[in-house]
Amino acid sequence: MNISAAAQAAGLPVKTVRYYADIGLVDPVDRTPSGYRRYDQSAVRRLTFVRRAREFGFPIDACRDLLGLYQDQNRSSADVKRLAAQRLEEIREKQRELQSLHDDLAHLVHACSGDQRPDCPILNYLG
Amino acid sequence: MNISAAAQAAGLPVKTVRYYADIGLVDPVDRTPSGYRRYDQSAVRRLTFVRRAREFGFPIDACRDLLGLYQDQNRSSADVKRLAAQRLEEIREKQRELQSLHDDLAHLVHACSGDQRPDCPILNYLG
DNA sequence: ATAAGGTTTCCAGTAACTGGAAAGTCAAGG
DNA sequence: CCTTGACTTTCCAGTTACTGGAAACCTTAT
Repeated sequence: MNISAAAQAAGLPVKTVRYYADIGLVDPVDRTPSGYRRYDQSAVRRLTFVRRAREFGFPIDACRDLLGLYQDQNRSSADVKRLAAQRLEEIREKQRELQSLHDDLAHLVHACSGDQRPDCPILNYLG
Repeated sequence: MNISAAAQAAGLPVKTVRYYADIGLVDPVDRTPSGYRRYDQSAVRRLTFVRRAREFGFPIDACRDLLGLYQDQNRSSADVKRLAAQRLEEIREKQRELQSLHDDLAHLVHACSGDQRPDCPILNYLG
């Protein structure tokens, strides 16, 4: 599997996949004799995981930690649980915030969708 | 209300609030005679809105558009609805992705929380 | 009046890409 | 076999959205 197939499968730009290889975040499984990076399903799963984590604001180093959970054979259960639980709480907070953003926008759509009256309730609320 | 009170109320760093003023995204209502930026509740609401939108990956220009919905007196209902509905769909997609990320992590927590066996099912899944 | 802390502008640095150039590689058609 | 077009490589520069730090000014509380 060449880089563009892997990138497509993971939903990332080719450039980004190459960048992740450069910084050692998600390495290709190996190289072809001519130097092309080769990826497999496992690498694609890691790339997909990183994409999702990045989209929700986890920095690269946090992604590295999370991937490390999968790959470190010598990890302690306590460490794993603490790190993952902490990230889970962050995700729940993000879900709550995303819901607020959703509600704000839905309110806007509802309140402004009919006419051009200058006394739009949203304008009163926000402006 | 000085900049740090506004920043705190909106959940943003002072630096960022100043940056948003610099690029004309959220202006202070005015300045004190000595040049201090002054903010009010309305500005804080806009800052909060921007913070949430930014946290979920909307670029600055999209935030500008969204704020424009509130402030443009000459907007057309159709434009408002189209733009907001499009963003709403993006938010729903983000919610789905966030749920996937959450489930992945929860799975990890559940599967890896007890022991150090080398045949952790998550390692099989992702490694 | 002076010290502590908040604010200003300006400028440099960072994180995480992103675009583009120059050159090597591969697969298909002639 | 040769070429053409798409894909890949490395390298380096540029971008977005901050973020940190310096130097100087302002405010408030002792």
